[in-house]
Amino acid sequence: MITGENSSANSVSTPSNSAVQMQELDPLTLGASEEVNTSSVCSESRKNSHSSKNIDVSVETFTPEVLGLRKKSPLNSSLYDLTFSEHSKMESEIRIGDGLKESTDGSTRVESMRGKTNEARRDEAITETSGVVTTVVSEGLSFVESTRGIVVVEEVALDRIHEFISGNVANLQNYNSCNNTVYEGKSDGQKSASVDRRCSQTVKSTENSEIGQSLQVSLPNIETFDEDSSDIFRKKFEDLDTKEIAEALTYELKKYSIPQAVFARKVLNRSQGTLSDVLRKPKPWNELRGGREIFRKMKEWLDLPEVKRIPQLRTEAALELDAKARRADLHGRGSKKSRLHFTDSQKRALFAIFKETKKPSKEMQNALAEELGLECGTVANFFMNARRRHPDV
DNA sequence: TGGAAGTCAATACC
DNA sequence: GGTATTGACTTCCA
Repeated sequence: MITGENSSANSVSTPSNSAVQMQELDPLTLGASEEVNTSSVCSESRKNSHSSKNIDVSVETFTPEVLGLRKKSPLNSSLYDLTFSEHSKMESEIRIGDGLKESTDGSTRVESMRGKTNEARRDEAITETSGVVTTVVSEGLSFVESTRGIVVVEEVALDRIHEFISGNVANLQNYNSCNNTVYEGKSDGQKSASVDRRCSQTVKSTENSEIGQSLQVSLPNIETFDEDSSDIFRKKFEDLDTKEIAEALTYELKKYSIPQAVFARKVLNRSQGTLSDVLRKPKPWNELRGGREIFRKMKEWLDLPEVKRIPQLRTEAALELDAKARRADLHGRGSKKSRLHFTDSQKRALFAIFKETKKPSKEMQNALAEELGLECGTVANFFMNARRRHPDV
């Protein structure tokens, strides 16, 4: 069984100054692949990473056989078959991937995360790993997530994946044949974007109730799996934390003095007001329809390495200022559509009615419009807007 | 067709 | 100057 919490440790500095404490260090593996991700969707972990806080991670060395892992791919591939034989409930969670590369001595590294909260595990996984393909198999997480090249799979999720694949087997070409790692050499963001489409990650897991049985899950080959199907797959399991994304983005924009207007226009292709609204009042993912797109874009941007996204946006900001000046100049010559503003008495009357009834009849709206000297459409708009903006009134 | 969701854009506000 | 608010428009869906 995996025991790692009490390991004594050597300390290795990573590019972002994190200290990784290990037993039986494998310098080749560390030197080549242990980059530390300095960004995270979670604002808290983002703050931590930006502050260059050292992170201690217990790492032990195990052979694949000890872990029930059967290496399937070439040495540098992250793809393994997992067989959770008698450890179906997984007392410990195992992180595999390039972090599990075979060492020069033929052993395999596994980081034990037992005893930590799911959030802690996820934050660590996000914060510590970069430039590698990492799979986190963690009991207690209830969804499949792709964050900066990290896939979190739990048995419940595996069941769902299996169920999905069963229903879409026609789309699964080269079912068990592909072994490629698709995002080697890509940026974090690219990895994240493509993580759901990566090819043939094979995971064998034991059902909770049926020890010894294994569930084989193969994700399709990116080369042969058509885009529509991969989209369906991605969207089926997508479950973004809109609040976290909104907080993280607000933090980033402030930190780098990026105006909402610039970000909204250049990255999201939306207006400043729209961005402000969703940042302040992000709706839960499951309540969104088309509004999910904006959060996907935010996350994609957050997933980009800072060196890439910040200078690019600053350049865009300068251009935006020029464009704004030109627009203002044009508007100055044209006419701006002025906006109606309710008087205090109109507002009081409208809200008084709204308090009583959220959906007044057409007749009532007409009467109200006449009484207040407003258009019927204006009154209808008021109630429409009030229902979503003041649901608690 | 009405209502909800998504959004724009004017403008109030800090 | 940047952000928050909000009246109105568009799109989607039942």
